[in-house]
Amino acid sequence: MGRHSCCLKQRLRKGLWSPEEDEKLFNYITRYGIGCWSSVPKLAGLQRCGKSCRLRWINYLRPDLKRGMFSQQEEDLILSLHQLLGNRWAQIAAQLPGRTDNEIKNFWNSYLKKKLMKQGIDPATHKPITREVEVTCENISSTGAEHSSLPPPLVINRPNEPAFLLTHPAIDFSLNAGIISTDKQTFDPSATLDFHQAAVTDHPVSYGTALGTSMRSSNCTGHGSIIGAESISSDNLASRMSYLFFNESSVTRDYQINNDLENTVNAAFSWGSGYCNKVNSSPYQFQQLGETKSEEASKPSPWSQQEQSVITSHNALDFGDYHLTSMPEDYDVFQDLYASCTLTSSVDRPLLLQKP
DNA sequence: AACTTGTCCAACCGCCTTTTC
DNA sequence: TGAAAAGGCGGTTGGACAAGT
Repeated sequence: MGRHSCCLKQRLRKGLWSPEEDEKLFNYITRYGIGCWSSVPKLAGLQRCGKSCRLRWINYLRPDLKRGMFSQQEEDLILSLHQLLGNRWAQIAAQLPGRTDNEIKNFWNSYLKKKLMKQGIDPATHKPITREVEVTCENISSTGAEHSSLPPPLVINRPNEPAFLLTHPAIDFSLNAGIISTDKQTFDPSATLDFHQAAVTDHPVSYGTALGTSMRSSNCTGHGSIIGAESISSDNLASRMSYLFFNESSVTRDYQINNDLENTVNAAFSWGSGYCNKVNSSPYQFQQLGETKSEEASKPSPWSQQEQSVITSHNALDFGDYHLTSMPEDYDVFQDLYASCTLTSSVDRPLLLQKP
């Protein structure tokens, strides 16, 4: 379809958003919620196309956005997820609450990619660049160690699925990232995700549990309060404006954002289906009008069930227990990724938002 | 102080998918 | 059922700023 049709109609503003535009859009969305983006500019009094408004909201004005530097845990997680998913920034962002795909993409391009290259790792494949490492499922166990300084890889095969290669041991996901597809051409990461999602429900110690544990164990003053204690790194004028604006608004405006689950009835924010759909793919629970948006939300929180034991046991992941050539049906890739990235302080408790 | 170069990141572009009529 | 509109995504760009000369 190409360019959004609304952009063609009139001469619309482009470029950086002014504080006034930000305020108009923010006021509109907080008052009326997200509906049809194409009608937002007109109704909000903006000379922008709907697409631009959507982007501005998602990438900048959304109240649950985290601001400031990426933590080490987030960095590790991005590396691991990128290894698994490639440049699927939206999917990666779905696993990092408060971060946008654009933000992660920029972070990757400006920092992580270079960091990997400095370490002699091909950012595209997450394999060492120094020597040719075309590892196949057949010869991987015999040749993998010869081609890199890494310890010999561990192969985990599932019937009818491509093999996963785990760099081992003690598997330091924070450096090596955890899982490498050995066959990029046939490996479909989404299949892994589907598999993972099933595991969230079925596996007693799912990725959702592990992550949720870390979220619960963090304090509750995070991005839910919009500002929290996080620093604003951007010098962008609009950034500063928004920062101040949100600060002020949290006190004086006619909406309220609550971090406490118990108080969500009073929250005046509404969230469009698009956003909720996106969030639904992650274990975080958002509700609208008391409506449960995910199955997990209707169940007793898995977070509370395994809490510290999960973190403790999985941080010291011992892959000696894993079979070398087969994986259990409910093996949860994300569980291990998350467990090995100590998330305990980096992820804030999710917002629970309701339409007014 | 002036200029050049490099870096970062917000925003745009264009394609694909999904939804609506 | 198909076309148009809208939403979503990843790649790319350009401007602001910092660092170097």
